[in-house]
Amino acid sequence: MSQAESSRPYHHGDLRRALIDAALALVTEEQDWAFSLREVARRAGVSHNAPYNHFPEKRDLLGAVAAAGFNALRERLRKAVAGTNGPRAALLASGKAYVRSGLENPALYRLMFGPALAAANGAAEAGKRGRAKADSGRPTEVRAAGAGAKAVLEDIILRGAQSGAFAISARSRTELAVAALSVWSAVHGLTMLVIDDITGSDLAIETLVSRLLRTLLDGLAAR
Amino acid sequence: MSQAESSRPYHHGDLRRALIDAALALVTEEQDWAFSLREVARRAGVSHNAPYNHFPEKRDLLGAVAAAGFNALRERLRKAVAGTNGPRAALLASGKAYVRSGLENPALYRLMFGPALAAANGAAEAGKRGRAKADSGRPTEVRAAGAGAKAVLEDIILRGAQSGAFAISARSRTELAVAALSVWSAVHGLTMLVIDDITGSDLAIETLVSRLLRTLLDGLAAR
DNA sequence: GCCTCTATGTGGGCATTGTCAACTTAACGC
DNA sequence: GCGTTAAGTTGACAATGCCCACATAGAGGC
Repeated sequence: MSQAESSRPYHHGDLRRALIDAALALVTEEQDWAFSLREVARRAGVSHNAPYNHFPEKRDLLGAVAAAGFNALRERLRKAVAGTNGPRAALLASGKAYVRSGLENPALYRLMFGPALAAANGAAEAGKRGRAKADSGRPTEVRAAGAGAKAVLEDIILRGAQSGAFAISARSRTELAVAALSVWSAVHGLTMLVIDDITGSDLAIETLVSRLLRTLLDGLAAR
Repeated sequence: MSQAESSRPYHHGDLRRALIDAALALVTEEQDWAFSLREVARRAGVSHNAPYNHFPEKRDLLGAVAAAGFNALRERLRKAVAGTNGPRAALLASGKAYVRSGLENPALYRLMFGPALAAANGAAEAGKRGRAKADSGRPTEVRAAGAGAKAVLEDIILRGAQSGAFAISARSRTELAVAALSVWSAVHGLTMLVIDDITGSDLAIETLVSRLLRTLLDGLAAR
């Protein structure tokens, strides 16, 4: 918006951001990230090669979009948790917000977790040097953003363990990690299946998350 | 192998199968399905356009590969279940087999669930006529194969409900469906997270599945 | 005020891709 | 035999990702 004179300046001002926005818009519209980098450049009103000044490869642009997606998710989870009291309610609220978030923009959600970001490192090249098991080729930017979102969930688990709502030792890192991972897996998996539309269920998604999480919570308490 | 004379016949014999095999091999080797259709044709020893006699689009070839993947998964689940007694043990065994299966060929697993198959229907075109919610554009072949694999799990749930091992009414379709979906979501989600290597846990995958499923089972029993 | 440096954007080019069209080959029914 | 037709072939086209050499402009030393 700013400085958008008809005499567009040679230098864009904040092309990097503009490219990320354009790419996000494309992902959202087309529900796919198969669009061309050139198309993104067109949208941003620059030449087909300008993006290469900011992103070495198309994958890096997608990575930036994914990271933005994780940050947005984190904020939504935070807001959902804010209005609740008690870890159990917090978990249910965040679970619903999580799934809803994924359903609102399936392609973005898939991109965040997808392999499109890891392709170069994780695939053919990995053959030569034995697949790196530690980082699996996902850009650190994305990993960090993902961890940020995950942290919201881990915090709930921790509080639940401390308050005794969940039958987990708050001092066992492993127990906490396994519990958080379990919950995340369940919600993540449900989101994916619903996105793929292969649940075979016509119940409202909110109902499904609730039931799933409640079962899981009961299991945690039953320990 | 059969009939592979030096005088290669004009007609391949079973090109369709050969193409699927080649594509599957490529997915496995490169851990990605970004390879070109032409590359597949080269592997099968035919011209770059021969595949179009069997698959209208690249997506259709990938669909066939995905369907094959689901069928293989179903067989593995069946075998895993066969050696167990009791629904609880069956569920744990199949869960482990499921995750192991996914980890053995992450790219194939992702392809099976991925959006690569739905792209044309589910994306831009959906804008015109209001997204079809019923089939979401996944080829019926893939959907059917997926349902076959899912059926193994549903069968376990049903038996568990009937035997009273799970506190579910065996006569409530909804209850059964929700339970099956819950278990599937959990295992599917865990598989995905492990594939993406973003679990943040260094526990053995078998341990993680066991813990996750046990928690879920306890939750089902606690009803 | 000038001059150079460097980040940023432009245009052209190349190998490769997915898909279309027109032609060729061989197998099978009659 | 002979035509119909499925299955494979070559050739073409626009588009893509990424490379190169060049153009532009703002910043900083002097």
